[in-house]
Amino acid sequence: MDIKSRLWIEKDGKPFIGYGRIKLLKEVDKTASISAAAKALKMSYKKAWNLLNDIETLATQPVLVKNIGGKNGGGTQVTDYGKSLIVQFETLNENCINFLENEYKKLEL
Amino acid sequence: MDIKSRLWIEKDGKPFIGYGRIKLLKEVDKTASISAAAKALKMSYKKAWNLLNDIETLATQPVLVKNIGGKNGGGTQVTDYGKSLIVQFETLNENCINFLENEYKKLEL
DNA sequence: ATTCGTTATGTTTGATAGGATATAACGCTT
DNA sequence: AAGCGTTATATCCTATCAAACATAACGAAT
Repeated sequence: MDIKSRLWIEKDGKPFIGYGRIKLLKEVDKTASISAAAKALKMSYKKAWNLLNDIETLATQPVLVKNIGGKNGGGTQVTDYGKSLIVQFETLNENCINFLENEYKKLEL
Repeated sequence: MDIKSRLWIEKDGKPFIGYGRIKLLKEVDKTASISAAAKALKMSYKKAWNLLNDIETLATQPVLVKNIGGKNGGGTQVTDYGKSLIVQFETLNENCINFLENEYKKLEL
């Protein structure tokens, strides 16, 4: 028996960032490529693109810098703002898990 | 922009109780009927029955007392243990929401 | 000019969860 | 004995979401 949680942040009732999207954003930051990130996470390029596009359209600041064509076909960089989203969400998530783990001990199930 | 969360408790990697199941359990307690609860929550009887069945098979103590036939065709009562699951989960959930609401204020998104 | 790997986007196919439907057993009420 | 509304369960159908496939634009390198 263990406790699980998922948290996310919405904007206008639509999901902005959550567990999956941050994981993807992290992988893009690591690989500097949407297609490589998608492959690493075993999701289709299209799905990855859609998720990232959703983030970008809801964000008030640029999250990604994309290049089409050129050396190695192009690539994608995560902006400082995008990186701050990653860090903030991850610490929030960890804090939540710790909180719940502690609360969970008090229960009798 | 607001923060959302979903939490649930697993047993053997399978979902035991969570937001939807507790909501259903509450409605069964209120109506003393699986079919009435399903109708109130606009879900099919089958889905409701399956969810409740999942809870029961994972629980170590009885959660429901069911009667087939008889006055009004039968009905279902939630045991004291079942009620304790409801109360414990709901307070846990509320505590989590409060915690997150507070943490959320600290973020810059 | 051609090739290459990327971003970008539309269309078609497929899987699967849920809804709808059907049927039976049960026991109180009439 | 018949009827009613419940629990219980199997089967079929469908709506939705994701995967798969296809195609184009782009720009550096060769």
